[in-house]
Amino acid sequence: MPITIKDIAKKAGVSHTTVSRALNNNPVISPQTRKRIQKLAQQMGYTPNTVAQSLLTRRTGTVGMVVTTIADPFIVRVVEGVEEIAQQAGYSIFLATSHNNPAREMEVVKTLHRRRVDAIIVAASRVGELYASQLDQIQVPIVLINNQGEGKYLYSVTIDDNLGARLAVEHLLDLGHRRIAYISTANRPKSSQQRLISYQTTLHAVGIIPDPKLVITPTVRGDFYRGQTSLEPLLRAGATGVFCYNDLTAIGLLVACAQQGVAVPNRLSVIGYDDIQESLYVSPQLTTIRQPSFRLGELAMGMVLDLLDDKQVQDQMMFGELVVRASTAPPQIVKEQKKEFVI
Amino acid sequence: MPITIKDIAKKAGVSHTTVSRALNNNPVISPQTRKRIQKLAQQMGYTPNTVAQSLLTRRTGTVGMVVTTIADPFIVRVVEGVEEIAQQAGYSIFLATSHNNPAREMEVVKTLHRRRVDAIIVAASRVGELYASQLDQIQVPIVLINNQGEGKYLYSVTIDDNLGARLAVEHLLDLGHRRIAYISTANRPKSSQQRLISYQTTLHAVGIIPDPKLVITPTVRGDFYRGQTSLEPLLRAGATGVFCYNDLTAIGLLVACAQQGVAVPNRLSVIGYDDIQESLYVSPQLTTIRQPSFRLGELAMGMVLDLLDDKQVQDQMMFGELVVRASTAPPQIVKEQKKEFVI
DNA sequence: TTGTACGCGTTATCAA
DNA sequence: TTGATAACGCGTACAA
Repeated sequence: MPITIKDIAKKAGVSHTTVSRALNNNPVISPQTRKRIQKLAQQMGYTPNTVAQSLLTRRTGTVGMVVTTIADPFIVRVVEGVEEIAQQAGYSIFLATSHNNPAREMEVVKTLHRRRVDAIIVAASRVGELYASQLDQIQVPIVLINNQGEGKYLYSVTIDDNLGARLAVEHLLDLGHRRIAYISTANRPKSSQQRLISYQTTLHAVGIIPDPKLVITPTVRGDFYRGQTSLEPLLRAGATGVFCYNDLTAIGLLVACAQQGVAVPNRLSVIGYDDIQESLYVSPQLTTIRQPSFRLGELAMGMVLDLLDDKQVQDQMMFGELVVRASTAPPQIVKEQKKEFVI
Repeated sequence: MPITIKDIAKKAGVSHTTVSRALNNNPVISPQTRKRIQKLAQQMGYTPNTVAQSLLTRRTGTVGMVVTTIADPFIVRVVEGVEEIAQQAGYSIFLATSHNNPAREMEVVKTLHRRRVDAIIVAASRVGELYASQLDQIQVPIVLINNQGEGKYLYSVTIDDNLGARLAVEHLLDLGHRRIAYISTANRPKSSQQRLISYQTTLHAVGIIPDPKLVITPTVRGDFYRGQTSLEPLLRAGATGVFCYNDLTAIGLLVACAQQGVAVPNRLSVIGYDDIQESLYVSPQLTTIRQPSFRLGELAMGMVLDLLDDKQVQDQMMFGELVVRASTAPPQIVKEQKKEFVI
């Protein structure tokens, strides 16, 4: 059983109030007794009980972080950003995974509410769309990452999907590609849909009518496997360049290319999304859209701190940027046709 | 301000004690009032305050998980395992990163203690070695992952480094390699040292005297970069096969090989350690030692539950296994020599 | 400068 | 079956 201030008080022959004041550096106390008490507390191995403090102050100094999974390197970076700011500010974070299961996600949010977290940060979730009404009962600020929801206690930090997708497609267009494909995901319907629209709009803008066959919607589970199984339909559709929903998908595709002997970027240009560390691990290294994921986490936690400080906050939008590496190049179809012609 | 049982009591015209009993399904209460109170609580959106409960029961239902970083996929799997069991048992976990900074690590442990977590799980850390004495003051069970420490409140779950390293080296030996290198790390001195010793022992066992030049100790930061910068010294030392401290290191090495045109596995066989997901992303796919990382986390959290249940627990040791993929093959030196001879 | 008394939300004990 | 009261550990208004 841990030491309490009463234990210290008894040993020091003072009231527990005095001990409390001494330990909190309350100015209204004699320097000598303060020293004495502090030393004693140290000796007795006293550690303040934040549980009791919380009950009194109605602040737990904790924040709940809800993610689908930490197997996604993008999310990991976000969590790291959150944790960094939280630790600096003396906050601790509860980490909870929902595995993209809405029921479990709501369960997790309830648990966090029972624990009286000061705020909740939700990354890549459906909470916003589906449960906004129920959430209003939980009068705790909720910061949504990459998910715009509406409601009194809902705030959001977002990275613009439109711009990112446009940059990706424009890059392929600039290289001379015309048969550009998009690999989508059913997992994050919102941002995938957003990127799809931007992809179509960008093509339209240069007079290309998007070919539905060039939009691949894999049905398997897992970003990596969605990429891996997309190679065949891509080739059938005659794509020379492909914009993948995220880097893991692009990497899956690269692996399939290596296994099937499809040359990247010469036969097929591949561009990802996120700029996770792993995009450096593959060969060729991946051209991608860099998302400021760590910063995103920092911003979300910063917003939480502002909210708890009763400051006004505004929903934030951030922007990605193009990172050109080795997986994209001008299409080589002309050359190949020449060769065939010679033969 | 959240609803309390007193609020409910007032509205129901009963004492808060009755409300408490009704909500806890205490048998000594009339079924009707119980129903009535429960319905009322539901309507008013009551959520029990675990903070207050904790103060009384001296149990918070929380566990602190300390890791160096979640950028390491191996650690991520461990965390997932812990979280899975924790969630099932109704426990929440505080996640805290130390970034391999001992001071920060102790700070984090102190914070967790202040929050009165029921137990602490520490992965890949130095806590055990350096601070065992101070830790004794914190009378909270601490489960160490992959780190054997001593002390009254210290327990451990470990994966045997000896066996894993032996399997790796024996695999290369079986393929016919004789110039086998090891890439170590200063980051996890204990297990790296353990694997080094096992590497040497295994070589000795077949009559090979380990060549110090074949032990690479990169000085750069980051597993990936340690691998990437090791290619040159490896080639200088005349290695035909190399055992890497972990998969990230091996992947860094593979990337360097791809960039420098060193054929894997023909010119150089590479074997990693961990079997993280990323070992499937690279080309050639990585031969490695699979560590049961998820299971490791499950076991650690299971041990915590047993400890809190006042059950006897024993330190556990798990074992890895060899996973053969495409990055290892028999050495091709003979062929090359032949070629030179012919020329 | 120090101490007494109260309350934070909940459960447990005892009495009614 | 229900209620009044105390207690968990701490901070604070008020009194001394």
